[in-house]
Amino acid sequence: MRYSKPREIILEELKKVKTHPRGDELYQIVRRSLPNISLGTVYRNLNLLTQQRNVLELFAGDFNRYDGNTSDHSHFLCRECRRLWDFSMEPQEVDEKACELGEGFCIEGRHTVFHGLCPDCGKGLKGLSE
Amino acid sequence: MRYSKPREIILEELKKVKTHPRGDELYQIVRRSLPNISLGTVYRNLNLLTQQRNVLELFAGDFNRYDGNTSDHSHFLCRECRRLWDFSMEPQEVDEKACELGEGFCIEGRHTVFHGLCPDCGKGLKGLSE
DNA sequence: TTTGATGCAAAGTATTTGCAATCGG
DNA sequence: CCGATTGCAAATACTTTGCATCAAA
Repeated sequence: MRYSKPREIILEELKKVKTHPRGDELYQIVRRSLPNISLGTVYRNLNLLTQQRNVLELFAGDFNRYDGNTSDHSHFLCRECRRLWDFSMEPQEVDEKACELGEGFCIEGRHTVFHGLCPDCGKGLKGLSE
Repeated sequence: MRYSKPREIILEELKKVKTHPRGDELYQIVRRSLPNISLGTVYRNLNLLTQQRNVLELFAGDFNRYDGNTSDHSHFLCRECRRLWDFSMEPQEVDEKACELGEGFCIEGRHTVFHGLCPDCGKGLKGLSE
């Protein structure tokens, strides 16, 4: 992958923001330092960076969102304001039936998605570590 | 909520399919028994049924998908074919670093999204069970 | 020089919405 | 009868893509 200024800035800005922006939102942010950048470039790079595992593609809320923090962590989606929060609580620590009013978060449920390769697509991998 | 034939069929068909269709996919399915139904009706009802917690709105893969099975379970998203599988494994049972080749699923990671009300939107709920 | 990356604009895909007509209670 | 729900079509909203140009190695 060849170096490019737009890509550098895209990654830099994504790592800076604490929200989990969609592609078009990140585009607005990046535009402040790179006014001529195009929306397509942001999306193309976000896809590339996701493949390289330099960013995390999140599926929560209505649209794809991206997270510059690739370390293992959970998220919390508010059904009212649709904000997506970083959430350090481990899945096994939480009784999802409980309203965690003490913490301020009222947890109504959770949804875990594992990802990787399914039996069909993983064929030929047997015995390999990747 | 008033009774409606389209809504009854939408819920019935969603509970029947084992895939986790997007709104437009479910529309194609429902059309077989209700040829004049419109796409907007399907989406409107899916939103309603989600609010009533009669169906589950999943955020995995590229788009919203719906699941007629509201019991607690996980999913597995294949990065290659993008199929979304039902997955009975509990989050705490899985070491996400391991390629579970024995099972046929190569698990590369997982992502948990909690949902409910955030501290801002949950104000006034203190002490209430709902 | 070669080829990956970009900007721009148009196309694509999924979902929502406005409105008059219809149907349930 | 009233108001929720519908079908239809147009509008939205987010994302991808084609292509000529530009720039990294």
